[in-house]
Amino acid sequence: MTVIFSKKCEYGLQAVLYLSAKGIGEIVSADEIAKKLNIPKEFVSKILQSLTESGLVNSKKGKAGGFSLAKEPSKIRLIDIVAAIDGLGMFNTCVLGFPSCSPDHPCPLHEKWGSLRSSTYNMLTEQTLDELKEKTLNKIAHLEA
Amino acid sequence: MTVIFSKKCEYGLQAVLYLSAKGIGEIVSADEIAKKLNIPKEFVSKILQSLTESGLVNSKKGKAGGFSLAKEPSKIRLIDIVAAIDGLGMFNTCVLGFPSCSPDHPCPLHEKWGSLRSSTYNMLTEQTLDELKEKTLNKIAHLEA
DNA sequence: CTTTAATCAGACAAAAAAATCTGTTTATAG
DNA sequence: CTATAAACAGATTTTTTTGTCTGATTAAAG
Repeated sequence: MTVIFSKKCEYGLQAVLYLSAKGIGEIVSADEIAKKLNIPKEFVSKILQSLTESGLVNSKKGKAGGFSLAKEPSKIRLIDIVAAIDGLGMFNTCVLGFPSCSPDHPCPLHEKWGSLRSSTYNMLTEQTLDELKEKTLNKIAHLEA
Repeated sequence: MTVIFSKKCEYGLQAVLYLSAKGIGEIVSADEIAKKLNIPKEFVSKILQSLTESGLVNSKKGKAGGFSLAKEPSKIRLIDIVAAIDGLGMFNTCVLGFPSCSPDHPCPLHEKWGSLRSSTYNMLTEQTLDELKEKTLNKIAHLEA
C-alpha cells in the first residue's frame, strides 16, 4: 500500500485540526486528543511535541497543561504542518524514483505528474485551519461512532 | 518523508517502462534492467516475478531468458502496475487517516482531496505504455550519467 | 552431456516507520 | 506542602519495508 502522508503526518494534521476546532487559546491534553481521535497517546504526544519545536503549537506543562495553537488558525496552513512533519520532499522528487529526473532530463511522467503535484501543493498552501473549522467540527461530532 | 508510490512500485514502473522501450516481444534480463536503472538486481527480479504472476509480464527461464511484456504496450496502463504492486488503497482511503471518512461523514479535506485524487487516478488510467515510449527512450538515453 | 546463464523459491538481514515503556520535570489544586 | 496530572526525554520494542543471500530449477549453447 501507498500513502500520501506518513501516519505521523496524518495524526499531526488530525490533532492540529482538533485543536483549531476547540477555539483559539484553548488548551487540550494529549490524552483527550488521543482518545477522541483514536490515536496512541504516547505517539500523538511525541508528534505534538515536535510541532511545538516547530513553533506551530504551544505546550503547557503540569496539571491542567496541554497543547494549543501557537498562531491564529488563519495563519496556519496545512502545508506548514506537512512541512514540519514529513518535509516537502514529495514535492520535488521524481514520482518514478529516477534520481536524475530534472526539467532537462525529465522522466516520462514529469509534466503530467508535475501539474497534479502543483495542484496538490497549492491546495495545501491555500487551506488554512480557520477555513476548515466548520468541516472539522462536523467531522469531530461523528467520531464517537 | 512521504511518497506516492512505494520503492517497489517505483522500481516496477521503471522496469516495465524499460521493457516497453525495448520493443514488444523483446526479452530482457533482470540483470540488464538492474544495471541500467541502478536498482538492486535481486529486488527488481522479485518485483518482475510478482508482475509475472499478475499477468503483466512474461518470463522465460534458462540461458538467454528474461522478462518481456505480456501484452501490447497500448493495453498496459500505469494504473495496472500500481494496482498489482501497491494496490489501489490510496484511492479509497482517507487522506487524513480518519477510519470513518465517507461521503456522509467526510473529513475536512474530503472534496478538495477527492478531486485531486481522481485526477491522479485518471491520469494513471489514461497513460498506457505505448504513449510514454518516446519519453521513456529519451530518459533511458540519459541514464548513463 | 556438460557448462552456463537465466528465473524461481524461500529464508534471512538491515533499515525505517510506528508504537510502547519508564521515568523525570513541572505546574496546578487541594 | 503534598498529591496529582500533565508535558518531556529518551530508550526500547514491534512491524513494515527494503534489500540480500543461498540454492534449486530450467533452458540454450557448445
